[in-house]
Amino acid sequence: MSNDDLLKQLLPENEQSKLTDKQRKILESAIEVFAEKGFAATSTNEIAKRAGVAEGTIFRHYKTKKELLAAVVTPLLSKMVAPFLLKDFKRDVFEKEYASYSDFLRKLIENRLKFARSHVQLLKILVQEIAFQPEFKAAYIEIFQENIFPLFKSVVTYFKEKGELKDIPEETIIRLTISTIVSTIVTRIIILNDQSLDEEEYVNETIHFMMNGLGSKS
Amino acid sequence: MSNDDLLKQLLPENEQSKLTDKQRKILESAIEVFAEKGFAATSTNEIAKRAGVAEGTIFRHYKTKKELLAAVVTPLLSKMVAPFLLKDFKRDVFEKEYASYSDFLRKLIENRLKFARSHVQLLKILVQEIAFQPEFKAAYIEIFQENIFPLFKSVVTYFKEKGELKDIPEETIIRLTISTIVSTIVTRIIILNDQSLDEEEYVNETIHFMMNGLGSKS
Amino acid sequence: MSNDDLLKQLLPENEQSKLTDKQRKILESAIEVFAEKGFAATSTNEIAKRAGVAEGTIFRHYKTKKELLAAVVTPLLSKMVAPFLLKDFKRDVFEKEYASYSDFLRKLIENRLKFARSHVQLLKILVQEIAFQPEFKAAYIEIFQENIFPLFKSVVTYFKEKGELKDIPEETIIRLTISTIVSTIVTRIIILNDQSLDEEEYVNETIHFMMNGLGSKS
Amino acid sequence: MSNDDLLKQLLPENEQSKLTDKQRKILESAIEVFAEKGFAATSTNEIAKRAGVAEGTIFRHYKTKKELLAAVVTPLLSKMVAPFLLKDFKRDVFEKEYASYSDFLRKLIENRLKFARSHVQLLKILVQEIAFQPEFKAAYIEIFQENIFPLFKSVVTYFKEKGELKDIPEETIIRLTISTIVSTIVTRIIILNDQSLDEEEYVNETIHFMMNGLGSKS
DNA sequence: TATGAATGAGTTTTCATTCAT
DNA sequence: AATGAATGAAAACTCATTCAT
Repeated sequence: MSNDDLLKQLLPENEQSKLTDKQRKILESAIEVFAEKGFAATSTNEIAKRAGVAEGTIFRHYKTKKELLAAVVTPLLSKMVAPFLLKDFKRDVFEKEYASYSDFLRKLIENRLKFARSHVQLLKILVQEIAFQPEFKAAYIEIFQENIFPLFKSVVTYFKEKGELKDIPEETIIRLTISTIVSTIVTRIIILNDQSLDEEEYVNETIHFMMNGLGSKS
Repeated sequence: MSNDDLLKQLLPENEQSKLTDKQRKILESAIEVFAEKGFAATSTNEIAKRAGVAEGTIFRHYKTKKELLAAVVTPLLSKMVAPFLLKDFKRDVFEKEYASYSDFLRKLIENRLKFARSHVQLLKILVQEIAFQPEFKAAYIEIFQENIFPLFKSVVTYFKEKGELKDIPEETIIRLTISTIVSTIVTRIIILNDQSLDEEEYVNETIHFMMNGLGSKS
Repeated sequence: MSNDDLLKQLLPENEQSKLTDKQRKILESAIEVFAEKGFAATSTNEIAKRAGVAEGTIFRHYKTKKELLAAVVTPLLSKMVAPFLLKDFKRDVFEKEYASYSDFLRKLIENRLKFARSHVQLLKILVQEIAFQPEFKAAYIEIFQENIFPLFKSVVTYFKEKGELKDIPEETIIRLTISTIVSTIVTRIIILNDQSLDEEEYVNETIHFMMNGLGSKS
Repeated sequence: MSNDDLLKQLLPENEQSKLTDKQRKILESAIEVFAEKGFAATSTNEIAKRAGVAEGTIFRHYKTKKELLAAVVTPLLSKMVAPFLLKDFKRDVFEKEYASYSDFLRKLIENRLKFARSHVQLLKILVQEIAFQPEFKAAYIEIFQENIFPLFKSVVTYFKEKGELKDIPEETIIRLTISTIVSTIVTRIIILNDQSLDEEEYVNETIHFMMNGLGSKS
């Protein structure tokens, strides 16, 4: 998918390429251990060992342990918004790439599922730390409010006007859509260990549920 | 609701009453600080201070910090199942107290919302630690599989046979129901800070969504 | 042997009889644990538990942990001298009960072996603590110099005059006798676990060695 | 004596030389304080202070206090066997350097006395801890059984065949020889504080006793 | 007399961080 | 840039001792 290439463009190439081997190893190890034990329970000593690096080396690159955490988590935040910022995204929606809301949902779920899958560890860290580090929570909320919500809103308005969605407040639709997608992804990846039935069917079930609910009568 | 009185009966009175004042203070403070900073980032020293107790006193009652965590979290696990174990629960379901699945959902959401509200801190701690302490995860899964799932299944089967629910596999219905309820509660309590619109309407929206989805066409 | 009855007379009856059940249990447990782990590595808590007594109770009877140690070890010191103080002892030696030095050695070794056997734990504690608590060392030396050495000297002088012993300084004879006896007992009880060959033969070997050495020539 | 130079060769030069200044200071201080107060009664804080080092530094090098104890005591164990492993030792015995058993005894006692004198502290620690730490006891027994006993046996057999020793079981001869030597050394160094009469005479007395006993008649 | 909860000083141990090399 | 020895402050935990009951 071309999304991914575009996604890469969004990331500061320079930051990525500047990384020495050791630095990369440090980041990788940090991600691993933070995800395994949580930030507070992780010792810089263990990160160093796993990275095959002297403990001092970590502090050459990151002044404090917390700065290392930030270095690990921050890029994720931009990656999370990335697809919504793509010029293609809006065009796709409005220029009929997505013929319907359920079509839109399908693309969204698939994309986010893929994203979640390839960043489980980072997401685990992020979610854990959002609970305790107010800065992270703030950053996260800002990103949502400034980037994702408005776009979402225009999409919902669009399909509501097309008569595809019930006449419910947009905020409610967005809330239910997002919370369902999130819980769908969490359930699949964390609780079901990404196994259970075939992904396409799993996604279909969810979309059908979102559009038509569980009730049998019209 | 009488559920709550019965709920109390389930808890080991003796354990509760045996607690000395200091012990109770220790538990309370531990809950507070664990919820604020997370288990690993909390020092026993801080708990002691907040409880107005010598640090040694904590270790008289709980051999290790982790044991204190367990003492804080374990009772919650039993409280979580409690309502499902009540004899009343089943009777209510099958003896028409719940005339419909949406009726059942309403009771369930209200009850769990109330429960979550009065145990936010504990739930926060539990969720955090489930991510890192395998024992907790195991206990949680067991409780779900042995107590909650079977009951849920019989309810779903009952209403499916009554023709109120779509002809979808029971597991799928349960998954969607539970994940929607959980995300509804999490959204309301954690993200919306329990404010936003009036609770009854919030619940209605959710139930309507679960039964009929977001789509406009029949 | 009548020695034992006399021995009891030497001990302050009052002290023994005044002991309540709990006190006796405390002393017994203290002996056990001190012998197992050493004084410094033993916690009063463990003693209390093993004695089936509250920790406070120990301090009712012994102001400090060290006082408890003293209460455990001091009686042993008097028991150690006891046989040498018996009026019988001297009489036995000089009025032909002990016809020869080797006869005397036999009685002495047998008696001390028996004594050591029934007080292994206490002796272990005593020896350990003599190494670190100067008071104990002092007490031990005093007991030796004032009670045991003089008596020993008169015995050695007696048999030397009778021509049974080589013409070596008495101090040397005493040193060699005592150190051989001590090492004989230690070897048997601690190193050989009181097993190996039959005790009588073991003692005979030792006595023969003390009298005649290892050399083959006259 | 060339024994000592050879002895040094046996010790892992590398281990010794790898030690930083601080590490050496830590070991030295540990030895001092352990010997003074006993392992359990020694605090790492005191060791650190005496070594002029931060307490954390100790734990950089030795994961636990017990590991420090091992680091202090283990090298001693190999030093104890060292002389018996020297090629020279056997040759000396059998190629007439030791013309007689008493000659052999003299060399042995002198060597061990010297050894004990230069390692009193370490030996004190070792003996104390053998009483409480089963691992140490096991290591000690193994060293004795595998290295010292067999060599001793061949020496005794050799002199027994030459008719210099009584016809007593070898085990008995070894036991009496070793226990006499040990108690001789302990008496001299610990009890007599290495003073009393001139060492040569002291050793002579002991050897004469071992060969000929205390009895006057042939 | 006995209890056992409570204490606080002390102990072992951990850990982020610094710094000379 | 990288190392790794060293630090010292703080963490978890221990323990002899006290005291209200």
